Order: sequence, then structure tokens, then C-alpha cells
Amino acid sequence: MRQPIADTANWISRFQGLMQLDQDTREQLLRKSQIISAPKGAVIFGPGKSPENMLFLLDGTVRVQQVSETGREILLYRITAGESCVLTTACLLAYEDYAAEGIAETAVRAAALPRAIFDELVASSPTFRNFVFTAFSKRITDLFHVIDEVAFQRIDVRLAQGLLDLAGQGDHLAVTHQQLAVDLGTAREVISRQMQEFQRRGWVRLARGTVDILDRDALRHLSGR
Amino acid sequence: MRQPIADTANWISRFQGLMQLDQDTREQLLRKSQIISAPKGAVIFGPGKSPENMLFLLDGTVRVQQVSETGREILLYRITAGESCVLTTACLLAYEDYAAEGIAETAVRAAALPRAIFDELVASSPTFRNFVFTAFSKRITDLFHVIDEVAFQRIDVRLAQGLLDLAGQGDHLAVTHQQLAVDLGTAREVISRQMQEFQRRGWVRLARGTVDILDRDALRHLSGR
DNA sequence: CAGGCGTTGGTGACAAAGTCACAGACAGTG
DNA sequence: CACTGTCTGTGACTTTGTCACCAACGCCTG
Repeated sequence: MRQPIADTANWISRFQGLMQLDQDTREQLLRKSQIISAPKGAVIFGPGKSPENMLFLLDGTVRVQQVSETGREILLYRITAGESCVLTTACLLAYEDYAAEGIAETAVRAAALPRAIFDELVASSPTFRNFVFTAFSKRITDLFHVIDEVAFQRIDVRLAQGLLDLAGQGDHLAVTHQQLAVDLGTAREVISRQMQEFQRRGWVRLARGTVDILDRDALRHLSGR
Repeated sequence: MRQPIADTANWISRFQGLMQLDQDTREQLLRKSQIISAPKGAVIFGPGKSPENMLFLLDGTVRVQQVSETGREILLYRITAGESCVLTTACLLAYEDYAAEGIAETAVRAAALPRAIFDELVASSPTFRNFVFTAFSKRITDLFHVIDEVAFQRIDVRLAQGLLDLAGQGDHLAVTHQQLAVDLGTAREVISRQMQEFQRRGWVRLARGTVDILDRDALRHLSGR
């Protein structure tokens, strides 16, 4: 688990790209933004609920996922503490019909910056501008990655990656097959079968709603990284 | 076929979002940009060849595609005349390791705006800023759409869409099965089999390197739009 | 505690899509 | 014409997704 950010008053220092901001911009950012919280499961934004603010995530994670017409879902990317929500903010400046939604995967805290101020800062501060475009860049390369994976990667490889990603440092995961299926944009049965195969090989131990990783190396090897 | 843009000197008027630019910004844009051309097949940008300029496409189309580690390709989106290349420009501000490449699908002409000026204009002109973010927005929703399609849509539906997209107004397409396969991120054999099925149903007529659309309505109906 | 109910995971049969290996057909060129 | 590279067709097989169930589990409630 990540440490909560203790010093809320000076959250800016937690954002790599914002550290070099000049004093003026820093103050603007601190003064005009507001710390907000949301409980686990809260819908941060979604169809018909566009964010009025740009969010800088202080604690927790937000999953950004897409729901297709057929009702199936897929994870686009996660926003973790120390990252921001530029993409969706800027995106929603223009298009309202937006199939993606952001859901608090844990309880979250964030600094919320109104659009108008966001716009001002983009105009006035080269550093902030750079921060914004860098964040964009990261998200977009993430999306490219998702496309590549979905289109070309085998499901067992993607599942191994997914398990390692979710596990982080620990070896215990509290997650259902259904949730894993949504992350990868596939069907629950497919995950169940793959997990059984992994268990048969002694890589994981399964129980209702949980997965224990027994052989990280094997998973890493399969995942190809 | 789209009409070539006759009035090169005042290309700005061809871009919806730029029409409301104030006189100063307009002049900057015209003075600091340079009209460039590239022949069909030219690599506009790609891995290890990042664009030094933001491009405003005047004539032709550019395909932006991704090559996976396994060597397979998929079309991410097309840039057509009257659109710009913001995404890749901004993207490459930050990340150099970039799997996507842009290839001139036809001979192209574009106005090239150096990065530094791009940055200046984003800072100084609210209208330009809005143009940039709107263009971003469109591209990103396009990418979301691609993810949705690749993950959840049946290949016959996607092929029908692809054929109609490529055909535009006309009914004749000069395209190989392999090219269609890359567009959809699938294998050539899959396309060949689907096309045979379409032909069997009397929807298309096939010949080496060409497709004639015989029943637009049937294709549109299958494509679901 | 028994019964009921929603969630989670397991299973088999089948359909759709991707992979592999190879063959034939066509167009252009010398 | 023969040669060559490109384009398309085909069969066998694997992988993935779909559908219709069922069984086990945890929880709640009477």
C-alpha cells in the first residue's frame, strides 16, 4: 500500500512535473484548487457527468473504463496517486458524448482545479503546459499499448501481466474472475479456465474471490517482461 | 475525391476551429508555417523520427498505425485534409519511444508549424488552445472507439464498416485483402474468408486488388449504422 | 437453525477468429 | 514464353468467445 500524502497543504511537491513551477503559479494552483474526497466505488465522471475540474490524485486509485454498446466493459487505464486526470478533462472540454467513466477503485482524495483556472495556467505557465502535455503523452501511449495488447496478445500472457500489475509488491489478491475479465476486456469463463491452468501448473492458489501468487517468476516469464 | 485546396496562401480558412482566430494569431500562423509536400508512401513520422512540426493537412490523407513487437500492424486513425496532427506532435514532446508511425496514404501537402511556435500560440491564443484541445478530444475518442471495436465487435461487422469508410462516395475500391487486414488488425485469411462470404451473398464483387460494392445497404445494415 | 438468494466459479458444447502451411492464379518483366 | 513477386484460396488446427447450465459458498432473514 502506498503511503497517504501527509502534507495536504503542499500537495504540489508530490507531482514530479509540477516541482519546477514558479512561485506565482504554485500559489494559484494551491489557492484556486480544492481538496475533495470520494468513497470507494464513487463515479468520478461518466456519460452525462463530465468533470468540471481537473483532478490531481492525492490518495487512492481511479479506474477509467469503457462500456460498450453491448454492455461489456474494458479497463482503459488507472490513475494512481501522484497522477492527474488531464486526458478526461481536456477531452470533455469538447465532446460530451463520452463512453468512458472513472470510478474510485479505493477511497480517493484529490485536488480539484476548475476548468477556467486550468486554462489560465496552461496559458501563463510553460512548466504547467509541459506538465499537461507530458501527462497527455503518457495516457496516450498507454492507450496505444491497450490497443496493441487487445489486438495481438494472447490472453494467458495478458492475464499474467494483469495479475502481476494488480499484485504490486504483495502476493495476495482480493479479486474475482469477473473483475479480471473486465480489466482485460474478455469473458469471465475465459479467465476461469486460464486461472485453473495457472493453478494446475502451481503458479497460483485460487479461492473464492482471492488469488495467491505462488510463482512470480513463472508469471513474469510468461508475461514477457 | 476531395477537392484540392486551391488557396494555399490562406489555408487557415479550411480549418473549422481556426476561423475565429484573431488577426495577429492568423498572421503568426501563416508567416511561421511552411507548406510542405510528401509523396505517397512517405513516412511522415515514426519510431526514431519524431515530427519537429505540427502539421495541418491540406491535401491527401495520412494513416497513423502501430506496429506491434510481433510485427503485426493496426490502423489507429487517419488524418484527412482539414485535420491536424496535434496528438502526435504533443505526444512526442515527451516520449521518444513511440510505437506509432504516420504514413502518407496519398501524396500529401501540409502546413508545418515548428514546435516552438506551436507552444507560443497555445500560450497566447485561447482560440488556438481550444482548437488544439478539441483536436485532441476527437483523436482520443477515436482511440476509445478502436479499443471498443477491437475488443468487442465481430469481424464481419468491422469489415463492413471498413469497406464503407474506405469507399466514401464511390463503389470501387483498389485495396488488397492484406491492407484491409492491417486496417482492422486481423489476419489476411480472415478477411479473405469474410470477403468470400460477402461475395456469396452478392454484396460485393471481388477481383485481384479490387473490391466493388454491389449492395451498400446490406453492408450498412450489417455494420449497424 | 433452516430456507432462500445473490454471488462466484466450473463445465460442456459450440461458434468465431486466428495460425500455419501450402497451393494456385495473376501481372509484369526480361 | 519463363520467371518472379504479389495476391488470393484452402484445410487442419488452436485459441478465444458464447451460451446455457449447475454447484458451492456466504449472507440474511424469519
